[in-house]
Order: sequence, then C-alpha cells, then structure tokens
Amino acid sequence: MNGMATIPMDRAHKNLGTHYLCPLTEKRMYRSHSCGELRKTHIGERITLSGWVHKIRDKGFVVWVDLRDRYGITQLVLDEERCTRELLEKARSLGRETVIQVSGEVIERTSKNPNIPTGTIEILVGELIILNEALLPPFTIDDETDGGDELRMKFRYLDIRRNPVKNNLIFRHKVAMKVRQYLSDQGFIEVETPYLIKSTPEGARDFVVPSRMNEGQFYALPQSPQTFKQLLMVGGMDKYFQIVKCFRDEDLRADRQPEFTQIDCEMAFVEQEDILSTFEGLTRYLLKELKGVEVGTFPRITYDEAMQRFGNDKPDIRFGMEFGELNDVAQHKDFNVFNSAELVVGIAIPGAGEYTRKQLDALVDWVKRPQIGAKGMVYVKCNQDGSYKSSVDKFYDQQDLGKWAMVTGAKAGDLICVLSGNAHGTRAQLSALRMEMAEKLGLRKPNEFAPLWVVDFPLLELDGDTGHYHAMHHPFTSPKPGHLDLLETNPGAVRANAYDLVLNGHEIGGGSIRIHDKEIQSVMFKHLGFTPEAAKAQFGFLMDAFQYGAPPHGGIAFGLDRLVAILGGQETIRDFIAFPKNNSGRDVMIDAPAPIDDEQLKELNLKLDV
RNA sequence: GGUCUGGUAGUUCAGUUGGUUAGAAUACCUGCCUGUCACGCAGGGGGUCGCGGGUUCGAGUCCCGUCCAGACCGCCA
Repeated sequence: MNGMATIPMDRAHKNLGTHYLCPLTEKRMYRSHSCGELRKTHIGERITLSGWVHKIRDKGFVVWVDLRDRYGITQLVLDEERCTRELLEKARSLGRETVIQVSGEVIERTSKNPNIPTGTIEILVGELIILNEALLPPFTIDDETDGGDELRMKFRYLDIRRNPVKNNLIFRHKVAMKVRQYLSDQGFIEVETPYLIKSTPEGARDFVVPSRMNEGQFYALPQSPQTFKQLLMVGGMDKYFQIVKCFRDEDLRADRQPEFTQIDCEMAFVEQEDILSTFEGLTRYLLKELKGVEVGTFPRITYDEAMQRFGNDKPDIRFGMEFGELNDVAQHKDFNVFNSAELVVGIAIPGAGEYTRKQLDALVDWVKRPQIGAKGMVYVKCNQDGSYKSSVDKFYDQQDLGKWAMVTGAKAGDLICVLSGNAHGTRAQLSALRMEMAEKLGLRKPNEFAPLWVVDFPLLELDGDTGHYHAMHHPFTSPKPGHLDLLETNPGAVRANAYDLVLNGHEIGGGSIRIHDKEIQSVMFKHLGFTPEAAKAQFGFLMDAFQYGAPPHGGIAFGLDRLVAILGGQETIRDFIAFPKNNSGRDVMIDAPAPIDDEQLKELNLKLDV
C-alpha cells in the first residue's frame, strides 16, 4: 500500500475554483490516489492525482499524458470530443517533468496496456492544474536512462525519480527495517553513540573536526563506535545494536565510501559461538524474508584454510576452482622457476582447455598486469582424450601433468593455470585470476547466495614497511585461549577470537570477542607499540572502565551498504546510497568539500598553509 | 602515491595513415496524424571536439602538460 488514505470521491470533490478541499479537514487535497493504484474496480470514480509529467503522446485529436509518482504511472487522456479546446491545448503544451494535478473520471481503456499495473484504465481529465513548471531534465527519467554516471550524480534528485535507484533505496529501507525488527525481537536495544569523538592513530585515517570552543583541538568522526559499544557493555546494556554512520578518510572504491553505514552489534556474557549463531540467524532471516532464499548452516573455515583453498580471506564459494598446491609434484624436475619458489599453486578452469593460443596469451598478459603482478603463468590443457599439453612440456611428462590435474581437480576440457613465487603474493595473484575467470564464465550468479564464516584470524599483522606488528582487526580483540604466551615468542602465529561473515566474495560483517581484562589489554597495547603513557592517553577511559566490572563481551559489525548491494545482486554500493560521493570523495551535486571563508577559519583559529 | 581507460551536439556515442562544410541515434522545437503506450510521418535548430602549449601547409586525430570522470593497486585496525 502507499500509505495514503483513500477517500470516496463523490464526497471528496468539492471544487473551489482551482483547488480541491478535503471534506474532512477542509484543507487542500492534492490527490485522492497515487499514480500506481487505480484499477478496473475504480472505473466510474471521480479522482484527483498529482505527479510528474513522464511523457506526452500527442496524436492530434487525442493527447495522452503519462503521469508518474513514486508508486507508478497512470495514463491521462484528453480528446477533442470530451474536453474543451483550452484544456487540450494546455495538456499539449506541458513539458516533461512538470508537476501537475488533475481531476477526472476513471474510465476503461479502449486499447489496454498489459505491461503496467494500471494498464486497463485511464483518466479522462476534467481539470488540470500546473503546480510547478520544470526545466528540461538533462537526461531521461527512464529505467534505461541516456544519462552517464557523472550527470546522474550531479542531478541525483532526478536520478532518484528513476525506478532502479528508487527501488534500491526502498529495498535498503526494507533491509534496515528487517534488521531492526529481528534484533529488537531478540532483545537488542538500539543506542546512539556520539559522532564527535577523539582521533586515534591506529587504523584508518580519521576525518577531523576543529573545535571552536577548545582552541587548537580537534574532534574526530568515528571509524566505528567500537569503544562506545564496549562501554555500553560495561554499562550493563547486555545486547546493543545501532544502524550508524561511520567515517574513514581513505581512498574510495566501487564498494567503499568515506561515510558508510554499519549495523553495529555487541553482546555481553557471550562466547564466539553465541555471536556466530545469533548473527547467522539474522543473516538467514534476511535472506529468507528479502530474497526468499533458504540457506542451511553456514560453513565455517579458518583463515588459514581460506588462504590455502582460495588465496583470499573472503572467498566466493558459489563456485569451485579451489587451489591445488603443487610443490610436491612440480619441484622434482629442472624447472628452476618452480624449484626456487616458496609456493607452486594452480587452479583448474572449467572448459577453458579449448582456449586458442591467442586467448592463452591474453590470460598470461592479464596476470602480468601491474595490478596483479605475476611474473608469468604456466598452463596445462587437459585434452578430451586424457592427454595433456602444457607450456612446460620440456620439463614435465604426461605422468607429472596427470598428478597436477589430480591435485587441482582438473577434468578433460579444463585448463590448469599455475603460478609460483612467495606464498602470500602468489595466492593473492591466483585468487584474482580465480575471480576474474569466474566472472567471465558467469559463475558469479547474482541471485545465488553462499554465506560462510571465516574464523581464527591472526591477531597481528606484520607491516612490511615498518617491520612492526599491528592489530589485524582492532586492538581490543582477544587472543585465542592459550595463545597469549605466543605473543612474546611468535606474534605472527597468535590467532584471535575474530571472525568475518563472507557473502559471495565480499566481507559483509566482521567482529571479535573483546578483551575485558585490563591487564591483558595492557599487554596487547604493549605489543602494538604503545607506551603505557600513550595507551593511557588514547584509551585510558576504556582501561579505567574495565576496572569497574567489565563483563565478558564480543560483537560484530555489518556493512549495511554492501549487504544491501549484494542482496540486491550488485557489486557497486553507490546506487544503494541516496547521495553518494564520487571516486575522489566529492559530492558533485552540492560541490563538497569546499573552501571556507577567512571569517570561519579565524573563528576556529586555523591558518591554511597552501 | 601509482597503473589503466575515457572526455566530440542537451544526452549516449561514431569519427579510417593527419586533409572539403565534424556525423548517427535520442532529446528538444514546428507541422501533420481517429487509441497511443520506445507512437508514427515530415521539417528544423543545436558543436570552444575538456583546457593550455607544441609538431605540421593543415590537428577532433600525433606529442607534452594539465583538469575532470571511472576501474584497479597501495591504503581501508
């Protein structure tokens, strides 16, 4: 339903010149129905509609106007026989996107249009009021618009009139409603946390906001409400959630915006298992309610396993092409490239065994692009007769290649692609190839959903530039039981009570069981390179709070924009955000960011050095 | 910070080894049209080829710089 009260028109229409008054309130009434709701059953009724002129078809003796609002399109009809000359001329001269109000009678169409819900009726117009003229829009307001992305963003308010964007925003609303409903039913309380907080050096760059009242000092916008939700746990708020904006001053991508929305959740007196089952329940509920898809228990794999099988900590498991490690079956011959490599690993690409030399060369070039960075690629064609033809036949015989096929699971007609080098980089390269080929082969079906949990993430990550460890998730993540001692001896091997929820190759949620012990938190800060003084300055409030009875707790945060986009079957989140930023973080519609005037700078005690 | 792709009519695009007056579709305007719904038909207007410089007899086309947009790498605890 459209949420508007429907008023019987015989009572509703009290024509006072060019205005209609509602019989109940005596106030002006713009419309009795929406443009999407009139059907055969309404034939004979006098109604009033308001909306935008979508299109005019002027046939001379008769003029049709498609009137559009958010609910649909209704055809208006005016002709020489049934309308005055003035009215017909007025309709004829309407420009696209003019806002009008019409009243008239619902009549049955002589020729019906089965393509739209209102296609059996039309409105014989008795009166037409122009509510507001409109400039000619720079692109057509159609599902398949002629407007490019840049124009659409500049005139986003027009873009939102189009069905694809409008429906995405409505879908987003539904997802948010279902999330609130589910979590509220489970006893979660939505609590708002502040946007003006304190900058922290860890993690992403902060957006900072100068404080006028506190000279020389700055707020930061939250990268996430992390510390506040933990304080809510200390505050006894047991089960918390919030659909909340977060801010990160980092470069953008198709699925990354500087301001984005999280479904932020935290629970007290829980272990990892409780969190996983609660939010697996939420995800399953969303898939069922919004997509009509039933998914079973989510698979769980460890981070190490994900890296080994897919070369990626957010694997798309809608298709196979799992990694086969070939060190044992490829490092016994004179092929030095493989012999000197830390890892030799391959995948079997289904049906690509028929590739021509040209296609194969293109594939090799693709992995050698700077963005992928492979030095080269070895391939093996698995012929239908069971024989193999490879780019390294000089070094390997049919028996060797047969073993490769076994390890990678290649069948006749497949193409085995093999990369080698250091383990980490090679896995990343092969993972990129796996995703590219799946995309090309149409294996990433937008209406298929394959969620999984990736668990046991490393606690720390080595920074290649500085040689220092930093928290992979965040500094409040607890190490796995028994792993605390490893912090001293082998920090890279420490695993955390941290988990990601992955859907179709995208991380849609991530969280951890937190540290609730002040001492352990101190140890963590020490290993992350904080002096006790720095830790106190940055997170003293949290450490202090932990001394007043912090319950064991943990949580998770979902990326709402991404979740909505993936459920909607798309990879780019921009069209699920009403007013997104462009590639360079600009809002091209309002033209932000922008300079501020000297007066404002002075008030903030800021001087620009440019 | 880097790699790649693009910028030509209101819009989406084409434009050959550098060569006459830069085209198409769509949108827009005018007229015609007895049931359209991607209406149809006829006619018309509409261009700083992103910007600056260079090469050349001659540049939308080649070169250099720059701005803008998009995808990706780095980055995103």
